[in-house]
Order: sequence, then structure tokens, then C-alpha cells
Amino acid sequence: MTAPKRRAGELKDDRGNYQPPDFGNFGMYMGQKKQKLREQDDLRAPALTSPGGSGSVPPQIFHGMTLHINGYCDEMPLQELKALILKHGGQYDHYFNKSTTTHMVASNLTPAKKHEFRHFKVATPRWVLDSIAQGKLLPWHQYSALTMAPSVSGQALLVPTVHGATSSGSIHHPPPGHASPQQPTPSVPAQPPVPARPLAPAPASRPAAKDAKDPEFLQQYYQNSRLHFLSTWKAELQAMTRPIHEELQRKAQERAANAPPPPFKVIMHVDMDCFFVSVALLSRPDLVDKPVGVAHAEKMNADGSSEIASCNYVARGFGVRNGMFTGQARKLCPQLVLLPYDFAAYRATTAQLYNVLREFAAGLHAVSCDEAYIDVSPRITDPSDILPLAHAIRTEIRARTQCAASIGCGENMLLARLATARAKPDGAAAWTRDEFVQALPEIKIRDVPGVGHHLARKLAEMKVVTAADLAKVSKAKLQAELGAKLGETLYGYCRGIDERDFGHKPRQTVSAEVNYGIRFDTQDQAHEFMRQLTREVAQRLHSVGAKAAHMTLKIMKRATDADPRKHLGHGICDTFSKSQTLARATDQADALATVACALLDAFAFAPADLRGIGISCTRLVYPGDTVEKGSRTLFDFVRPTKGKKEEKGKLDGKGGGGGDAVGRREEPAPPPRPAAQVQEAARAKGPFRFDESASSTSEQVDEIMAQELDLSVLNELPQDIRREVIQDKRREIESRLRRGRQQPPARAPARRAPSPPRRPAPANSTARSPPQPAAAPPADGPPGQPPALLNCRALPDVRRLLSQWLEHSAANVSTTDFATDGAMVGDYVERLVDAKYFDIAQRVMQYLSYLLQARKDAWPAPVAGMVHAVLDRGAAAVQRAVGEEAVLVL
DNA sequence: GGGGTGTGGTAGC
DNA sequence: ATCGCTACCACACCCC
Repeated sequence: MTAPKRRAGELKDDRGNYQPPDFGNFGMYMGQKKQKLREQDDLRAPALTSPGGSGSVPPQIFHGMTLHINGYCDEMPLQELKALILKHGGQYDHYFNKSTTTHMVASNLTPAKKHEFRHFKVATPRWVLDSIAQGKLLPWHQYSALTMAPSVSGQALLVPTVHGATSSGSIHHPPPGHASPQQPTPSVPAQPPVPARPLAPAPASRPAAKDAKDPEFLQQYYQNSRLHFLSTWKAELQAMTRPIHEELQRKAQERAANAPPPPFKVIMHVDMDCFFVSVALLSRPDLVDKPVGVAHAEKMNADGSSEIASCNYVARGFGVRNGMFTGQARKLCPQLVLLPYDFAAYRATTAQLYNVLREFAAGLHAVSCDEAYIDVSPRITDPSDILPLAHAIRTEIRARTQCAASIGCGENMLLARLATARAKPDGAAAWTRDEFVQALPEIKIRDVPGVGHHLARKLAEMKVVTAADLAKVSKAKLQAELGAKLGETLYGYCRGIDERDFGHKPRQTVSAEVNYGIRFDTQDQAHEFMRQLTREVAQRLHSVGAKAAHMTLKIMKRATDADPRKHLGHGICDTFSKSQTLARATDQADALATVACALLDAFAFAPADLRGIGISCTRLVYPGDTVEKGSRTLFDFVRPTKGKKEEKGKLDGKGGGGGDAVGRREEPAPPPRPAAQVQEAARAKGPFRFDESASSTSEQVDEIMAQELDLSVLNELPQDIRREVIQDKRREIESRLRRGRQQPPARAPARRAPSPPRRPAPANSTARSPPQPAAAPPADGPPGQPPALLNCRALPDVRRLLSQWLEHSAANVSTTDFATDGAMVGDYVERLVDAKYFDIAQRVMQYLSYLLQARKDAWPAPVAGMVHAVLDRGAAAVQRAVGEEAVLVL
């Protein structure tokens, strides 16, 4: 407990909270979007990225790139430079972010910065301007800002002018084809090697964190871990593609209404070929026909023990494989070229890939950053359509990403997936079930989905090596040997049967673990690391809008002294886990840390034996999530009945309160009423009805509980006693609240501390006059009434409806049909724009942005996601209508 | 037979 | 050096 604290969080880049100066009317919304969502923008706005769109668009030379401007720019105002970048297809990071920023622009860098960004692509503004002038992307390294003479004082301490300019080779970057295959090629060809380190410690740059004792370790580690990248990016992708999938399905169903149903199901499995390497080769075209791998490696030596994440087919020809250590790979292939990771570039390419997919798909299921399933059934009328379509998709992917993709096709995910193996590299293949069954002997059991290392060995013992062998085993035997479920699944698989579908479920787990660099001498160090890790987990919980009611600690403990090569790896370990139900659901790092440390101590392991630590949070609770299944969303209450627009909906009060732990009684269900009356009723009750009643009460109670209960004490109690204590406390607080609340606050749900100041109306608008009807149509607009949202036409009514709808959705996540609801509101915004009610559209969007900002802390992710989706649609509609890129690219 | 906990396997480059 | 993550599933075994 004596270890120094309170610094680990500081370096976290604060991606939120950034308000751009002014970028048009939608700057507010666009600017407030987290950078994290930039990929989502890309995913959602194909019009922005598709080449050959409208003729007036300037050449999108920075397409797929994300630039960050560091410090001042000598040549022109920053805003102007930024606008130029955006106009030419680039994205912009207000803050440098290692996982999204692809290039940095800087006129000059301090020595410390030079060191800090020594591995990064940093070019001068000239690069941007010259590229634009020439209408094409010039090689950044010819404009490297890292090799410019330092223009600030203090560099006398540096060795660099010598090093930086010459030995770094940045200015005279080896031209294509230069790399000598015989020599151990420097492994960082795409980026300028490291200038010499300052002799005196520069304040901004510190030595790389070695192990988990270092307070910077976690941050640095996650920035460099490929598996962390893969996992987190996958989770983000799935969250992003969920609404897209539902939108695609909705559209497909609409179309299906007046068209014959697709004659059969066609699923495609799209997979980029050796993804990391393909992306790396974009900046090293000279290496395309050389053996190349991607790995961590400053220098290439024979005993390198970093893992090769991805290698190209040339390298595979030498026997090099993914996952192999670099040293071993070098023995097989001395001329192997190793390139560094470039996570930001992978992100950019992924976004482009998914952009293509959504244009072709009627259903989308993200598997990873380079791999997805799409349902293309509606595009197929005859089996002979399948492969041409696959090739068309491949062609489009190549055009947009410059990388090769392979596609497998089949009637289900299994057939598609296994067809891909046959399609690779750079091809397409399709399988009917019969063809698949014919091919069983050629399918190695290890290639069957769900069969990993362990299972393959087990099956080999049963003399099962190919899928054909598998098919010979009876279902009973498979189930006896492998378990009921797995046996059943595999029995079906080797007959071409796969029941899986594109189910997109919300996340049930949020976890973080580190099994590398864990080296502690004292338990205090372990505790300090635990605090960092819980801080990380808390942040992730927060970002998905969940609290956790249960936590599991996973420990890897050294099993032998043999820690052969990877001296910071975990080596051979035993793993242990211990879990604990929390006194109440929380997303607070401190509370998580208290429990995690207690769990760790309960193991009583020697700190020096620890090799890995993981924290996993489950039983996630989203605000107001305690509703019983089967209740209805607010929209059921005003939603037109299936199929018919402008019909009145049913009123179903059951879901209204969004039952909660406090045990509030449900309201009796009033009889159905026309929507207009519903609106009247809603108005009478005032906005934020749901907040004031159920969820806010429960949140308030939670809040007070959090303050008044000592979690660490509570956790010492036996479970049943603990439950009693908690329930007593709850009752006490509730009654206290009831007594203290004579007249409920007008509209002030209890909220966590750091929420933005509440404002009655959207930011920029002048004082609102609530009861007024909507603004009149614009002078140049069409005559007549603006479009309505469920009979609400006037702006105040629309606002009220939106606010109720969102609060209700937030309180009923499990039963809300986000796709339908989001689509309905999205349609409304589009109709406003299409009918040229720009001012109303703008105000509606501003209001949504405002709600998003003010309430995002209280909203579960799907609600925020849905609002984002609506805003994205609105923004896209405005762009179409107004035809201005600059407004929106942000 | 309904709940819990702890363990282990798999997937992506 | 070197960056061995993370979500989900299924199971065995325990308790009542």
C-alpha cells in the first residue's frame, strides 16, 4: 500500500470531451463523438469513402488515413490544414492515439517528442500540401519531421543530427527493391528507425516499462499486444455491426415483401489473406514477392523469441507459420523480412473492408478485424450467381483496401468457412452440402471450426484425423467422448449441418488480463498492479455502460523454474480462479480493486510466483436492466401495429415502470388508446417519467448505498448475512428517500457525479419556448406540414417523445427492439431532411446529441449506439441533400 | 433440477 | 528482450 500511486491514469488519452471549434451545424454532434467511433463513421458512410462518387469530390488522397497535427504548423492555420485533410478523404485525430492515428503532421518536434514518436510516421505539413498539389499521396518519409534539424533549444544534448539524419535512413529511405534478402533486414522498414536516445533524460520520454512493477507498464503493454488488439477490436466491431446487421435485415425484409423470397440461403465467409502482412506490404510494395512476416523485433537475430503474428504465402513456402518464434522462422528462411505491427493501419483497412461488405450483404456477422460472414441470399436467384458475386465482392475489397480477400460460400456458416480454406489464397469457392460431404477426406479435423489443439489430439487418439473419419463415428460415441454438446455439434458438422445463425447478443463479460511481464517482489506491488488493472476494467465497463455484480480473479502461478526463452513470458503455469459476488453492481475501480486484492490475498501465493493476473466481470447490469422479460417498450405503446403505418398503437403500461430491485408495483395496464391521446397523457405526466419513478429511485438508492456501505467490510460477511445487511440498508434508504422527497424534483434523476451540467434545451439554440408548436417550415421549404414522428409534429412534442422513448429504452434494454425503434426515428429524420425541413432536422439532431451527452453515463451501450445510428443517418441525409463534404467528415 | 463455483477449450493475426 | 487477449461456451462438481 505504500507504493506510489495516482499516475497510471494520467497518460490515458482522454478521447471524449473534445469539442471542436465549429464545423457547421452538426459540429456539435460530430465533434463530441468519441474517436473510437470514427470507424463506425466509416462503416456507416460508404458514400464518403467510395471512389468515383460524385465528380466534384476532390481526390481522396488521404483515404483510409487518420492524421493528427501536433503542435503548431508553420505554414498555415491549423484549422485550414485540418480542413484540407478532411476534404481530401483523411480522418483527423484531435489527440494523438496510437491505435487510430496513422500519421502525424508536425512542423517541428521537440527532441523529447522526436524520441517519443521515433517509431511513428511523422511528416511535415509540406507533405500534406504537396500531396494535395500533386493530387496524389507522396511518400511521407520524404517529408519526415523526425529528421529535420531541431529548431528548439536544448538539443545540444542529443546525438541525433548525425544519427537522425543518416543512420536512421529516413530521408534516404531505401527505394523499393533495395532490401537485400541476404542481410538481416532491419525490421522496421516502413518506419524510420530510432534516433539515438537523449543523453539526458527528457521529461516526456522515459525508458520503456519493463515489467508490471512499472506504473506505465499496462498502458504500454496494451499498446503493443496484438492479442489485445484483436480481442478488443473484435468486440468493438461486433458492437458496431449489430445495428448494421439489423438494419440490413430490415431492409432485406422490406424488399422481400414485394419480391419472391430467395430460393435458398447463401452465406459467404470473407477473410483477408494474411491480413497483417498484406497491410504491412501496402507501404512496402517492394517486398510483395519476398517472404515476409509481422512480428515484434527491433533487430533480427537467430534467437529471436517474438511470435510471428502473420506471414505471407512466400514465407509459408519455407515452412514459416503463424505463431512461430522469429528465431525458428529465421532458421527455416534466413531471408525472411520481418515488419512491425501497425495497428492503426489495420483499423483503417478493417473499416474499408466492412464498408464493402455492408453494401453487398443482407446480414452481417463480424468475426474479427479481417473476417466476417455475410448473408447474400437475396442477391442470388441461381447457384450460378454465387461465384461471380463472390468475385465481385473480392474485386471491390481489393479496390478499396488494396489487399486480397478470399471468399467461401455455402448454405450455412460451416460450409462457407470451410470453403474459404479451399479458396485461399486470393480466390473464391463454393460448396453445396453434397460437394462438401464428398470432400470430407480432404478436410483435416483441425480445420473444422471448434476443433482446436486439444480436441485435435484427443480425436487423433480416436483415430480421427480427417472430417471423413469423424463422420464414421456414431453420435453416441462422440457425445460420450467429447461431451453432449460438442458431440452433437461435430456430428452435424461432418454432415454439413450447422445450426448457428448470426446471433448478435449484447456483451455478458468485461475482462482484462495480463500474463506477460508479471514480476513482483512484494504483495504491495501486486496490489498496486491490481489497482491499475481494475481501473482498466472499470473504464471498459464504463465504456459499455454496464456495472458488474460479480467478479472473477484469474491467477497464473509459476509451475517450474524453467522459463526458457521469453524471460517476461508466463512460462509453464498453473491457473487458478476465484470469484466473488459483489455487494452491489459497480463500475467503480476502487470497489473492484478492493475485492480483487482480497481475492488475491485469499490465494496466499508468493508474489514472486505470480505470472499472470486477470479480472473478469460478469453479471453485467445495465441501468434499469432488472425488468422482467416480456415487458414492452415504450414504442409498443405508440408504435404502429405491424405492417401498417400511421395506425394507432396499443397502450401497454406494463413496461412503463421498468420494474426494479426496489419492488415497485407495476402499473395496471390501461386500455388501448389512440396515439394522440397517448401523447396527451405523456404530456400530462411530463417528461422523464421513467426517470422519476423507477430507475432514478433505484439509482439514488444505489448511490447512497455506495457511500454508506463499507464494501470491504461487507465482503467479509457470509453471503446470507451480507444479503440481509444489504436489504436492510436498502429499505432504510428507501424510506429515508420517501420521507425526504415531498415534491420530487422537476426533472432531476439522480446521477453519478461527473455528469455534464443539465440544460433545458440544446446548446446553441436560443431560449426555447416549450409549449410553442414547431418552428414554421423554412421560407423556401415546401408548404404544408412537416413530417411527423408517431403523430408528433411539433418540435416540443417530438422532443418529449424522444426523451421518453430513450429513457424507456435505457430502462428496458433486454426487451427493446433497437433495430425497429432506431429505424423509425432514423426514417423520421431522413424524411425531415428530404422534405427540406432542415431547421427542424437540425434541432431534432441537436436534441438527440444533447441527450446523448447529458445521459450517456446513464445509458447502456445499445441506447447510445442507437442514437448514434440515428444521428449518423441524419448526418448522411443532410450530406446528400446539401452536398457538402466538409460538414460531415468530422 | 435449480442454483452456484472453478476449470478448460476455442477463435482471431 | 518483447508485448502469451478476451468473450463465450461447456462441463464437472458442489450446495440446497
